[in-house]
Amino acid sequence: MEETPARLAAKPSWLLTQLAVHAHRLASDGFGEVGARGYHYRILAALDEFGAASQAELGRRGNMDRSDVVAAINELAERGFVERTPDPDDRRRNLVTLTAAGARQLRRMDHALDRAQDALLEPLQAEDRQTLTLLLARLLAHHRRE
Amino acid sequence: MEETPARLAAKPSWLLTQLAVHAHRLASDGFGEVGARGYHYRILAALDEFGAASQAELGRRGNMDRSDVVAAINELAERGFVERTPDPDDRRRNLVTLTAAGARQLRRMDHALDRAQDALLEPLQAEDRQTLTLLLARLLAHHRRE
DNA sequence: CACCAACGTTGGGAAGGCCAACGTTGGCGA
DNA sequence: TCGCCAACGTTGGCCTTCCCAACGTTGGTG
Repeated sequence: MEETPARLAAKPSWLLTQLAVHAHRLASDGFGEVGARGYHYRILAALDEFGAASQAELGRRGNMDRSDVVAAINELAERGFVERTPDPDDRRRNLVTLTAAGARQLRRMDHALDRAQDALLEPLQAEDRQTLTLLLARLLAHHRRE
Repeated sequence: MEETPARLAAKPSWLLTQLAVHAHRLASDGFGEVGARGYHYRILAALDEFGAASQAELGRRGNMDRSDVVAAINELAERGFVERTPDPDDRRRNLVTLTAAGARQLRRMDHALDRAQDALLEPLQAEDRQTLTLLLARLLAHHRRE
């Protein structure tokens, strides 16, 4: 493998985006084994933790565009992992509900994702993992609040 | 902004990929101001640091697929930032050369990228920035060597 | 009642990353 | 020397994530 230009190798944004490629592949390989992708996990996880919700709310929780939520819910509903019904209290909304099959799928995805984390952080000791997670969380929090 | 599911918020792969979105936007906004995108920077930087090279070599240095290098070189050549000539020593290859205009463009992109780094790391002190960069570099090195 | 905001939906596009196929050219072992 | 395989550039395509604009419907508010 030829050497990477120093200009790149030193930039946090380069390290971050390149490493994100690996992280994303590890995660989505795992998801692929159960026929799912990232957006599905974000939705199922939100439903499991906060209960039935509108598509808009799911989008805000998982940082997804409304239009992408539509497509993901279509896929999840087609396989019986969620149910989409009109919200009787607000006819603009759909109420999305997690089914038992969806909860099982979520558990499968959880396991796949846990394995991905291990593979991702493999070279780091527990303390370094903690440090990294903390720093990333601080930065992400800052950028999410504008 | 609604709360993110704890399952997600705690996962390094989530922090990483989400933060990478911000990093990517900061960088590509800066690049956009000079009418460029990420692939262009990788190529110009490699040419500047290592001199004229074949497209395949540029791809390996910047972690790009051969086919994507073709497109990027087309765009760069069209604007006079690089020159593409057949390599007399190996007629399978093209020799890609940085022009003076290309070097100037690279400098512009460097400045834009530096500003992006500052914005990205804004909430961190120098020491934390160093720590983060080191940890990311260790992980990336590990995953690039298989 | 008028107006604006939120919602779901459709359609689209950009960027990065990847793969398969093809013809050309180099290098190497038989 | 010949035959084969590897590397190269190119074309064309696909997927994912992310994002935007527009539309009609519905809720809330002044």
